[in-house]
Amino acid sequence: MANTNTVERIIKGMASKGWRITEQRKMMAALFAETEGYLSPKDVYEHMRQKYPGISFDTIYRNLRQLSEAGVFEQFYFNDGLKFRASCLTHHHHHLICMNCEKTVTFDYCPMPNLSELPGNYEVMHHRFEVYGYCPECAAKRRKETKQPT
Amino acid sequence: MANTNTVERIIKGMASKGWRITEQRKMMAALFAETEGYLSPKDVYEHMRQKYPGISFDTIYRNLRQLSEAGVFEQFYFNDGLKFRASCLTHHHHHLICMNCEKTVTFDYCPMPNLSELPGNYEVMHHRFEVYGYCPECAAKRRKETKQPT
DNA sequence: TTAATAAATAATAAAAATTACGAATAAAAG
DNA sequence: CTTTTATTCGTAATTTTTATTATTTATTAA
Repeated sequence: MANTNTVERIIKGMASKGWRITEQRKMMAALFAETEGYLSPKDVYEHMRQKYPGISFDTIYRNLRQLSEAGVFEQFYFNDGLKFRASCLTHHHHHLICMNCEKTVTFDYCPMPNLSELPGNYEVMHHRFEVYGYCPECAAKRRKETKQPT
Repeated sequence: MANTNTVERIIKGMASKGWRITEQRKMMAALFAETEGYLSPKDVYEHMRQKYPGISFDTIYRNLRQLSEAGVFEQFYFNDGLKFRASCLTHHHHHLICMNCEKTVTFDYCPMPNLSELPGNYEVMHHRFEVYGYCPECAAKRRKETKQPT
């Protein structure tokens, strides 16, 4: 499912910041473009290492950080740590995430318009709304496991 | 502002799981009870070390993890890493968090009742809704800084 | 097309965060 | 008080992240 548009979007995002388009960055863009879910720094490292056996952690972390700061990638923290995914810039939406396999679907409902008055007079910058549950496959698996315990 | 009720609530939470109430756990409960904001594992370690100079990381991490799993503490990830706070179990609510000082105020609005139909037929378990911004103090500080750049 | 340049990477090393484990300790139950 | 065993200590190993310097390479322009 290599999504050429996404690759190009990521690379354009990098170029628009005046960044150099290196082979490593191209490969990273392609990896995230073809990945539905989330990738940890280690996942990225393991993948990149196939083509660039001596790739440095520095390269991985620097690019993940810079691309996140630039809004091209999004950072999430799961229970097992930091992960990244290509951010969908098409339109604002939120995520419904499987707690087992991390498979994610998006939905358009955003609670912010309904938030008329917040306490504390904060200068609101952004928000985070995520719903967690089990996808049909993992929910079925879970039911089986609890019915037949070892 | 040591909140005795909160200390007791945390300790009861531990006892109800059949856990032993050790001196270290009592001190940890007291620390979280008197802390408004968030504590990193290191914060906890530094504090506990004052009374128990030889305290082990194992003790810190194990208790933080177990207390979070039991719902007594809540886990959050900020940009500077994993942090914990005593979870407010009084009633369901969400948080408005200062991106600079982490000062947090709560509000009661919950978007879930309005979420009529979600895609993917997930078995919804829980959700997370947080609003990020700057508290009045930090917002003012930021405006000053941007007006007079070095 | 090639040379100049500055950014990005490799190849470490160091630092920080987290987890692991046997021996010692102490909370809880009888 | 004694026993039982969960918990902690003391230490080390592992994992994750950041830092540093020499080298490489993408880009610009001559």
